[in-house]
Amino acid sequence: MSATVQYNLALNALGDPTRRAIFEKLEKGPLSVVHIAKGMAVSRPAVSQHLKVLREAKLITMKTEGTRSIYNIDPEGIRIIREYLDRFWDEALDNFKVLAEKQQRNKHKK
Amino acid sequence: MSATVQYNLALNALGDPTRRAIFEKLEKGPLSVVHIAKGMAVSRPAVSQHLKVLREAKLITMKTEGTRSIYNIDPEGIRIIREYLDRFWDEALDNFKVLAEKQQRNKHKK
DNA sequence: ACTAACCGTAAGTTTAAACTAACCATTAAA
DNA sequence: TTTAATGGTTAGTTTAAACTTACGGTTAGT
Repeated sequence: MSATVQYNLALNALGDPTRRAIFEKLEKGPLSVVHIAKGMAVSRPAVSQHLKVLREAKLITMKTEGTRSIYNIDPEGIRIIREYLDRFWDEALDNFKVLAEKQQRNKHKK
Repeated sequence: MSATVQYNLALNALGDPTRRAIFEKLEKGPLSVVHIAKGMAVSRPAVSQHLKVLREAKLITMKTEGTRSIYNIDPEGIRIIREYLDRFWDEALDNFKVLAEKQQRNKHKK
């Protein structure tokens, strides 16, 4: 699996609102599948499918306890997205500065 | 527009591979629409539609120069996603530590 | 051994959104 | 004042993926 695939998986995974809802449910700590599915708009199998996508993107981890599957936030996926965004951060800040300077010059003209 | 909508727009925008390709084309600096569309797999109108989504998500800015529309990376959208990810960062690192400690204990048992 | 709880997967359907084609508006150049 | 270049939007189609239903496999308890 090449390095560029990593952030594609992660950003694709968090691009879906249902998957974000699942991800956010794990914000306070680990949960089983039934726990995650409880109160959600979609069925439990749908949740399972989303969990798989999130897991492949390294945004969550899974461990089994008896018959339960316990899911948890994985820092790796978060790190991957952060790293991707950092690629654009310098350029974006630079753009912002140039724009700010232009606006300054326009103020002086008035 | 409520605050929670912000990161939904941004993550949804970067969730699409074609939009990421556009976003990445702007990494090196501002470009016009024809420039962005050149060499891409989809038509120019498709690019225009994607640019609109990226703009509404504050991931890019737009200015006009004559008949050209010049697009550029916007730091605000990046900041919004970073802020969202930070919500999970502490929890995720905590999980990671607990797991690492467990693995340490298992090593000692051997 | 039987039953119940938990969860993953496969098959098939539904739906949201990505896409193209066509059109129109604006600006610059000839 | 044509002509060309640029790009936004609309309508309609296509397609990818989200979803449900049904099923089977595993583990814990009785």
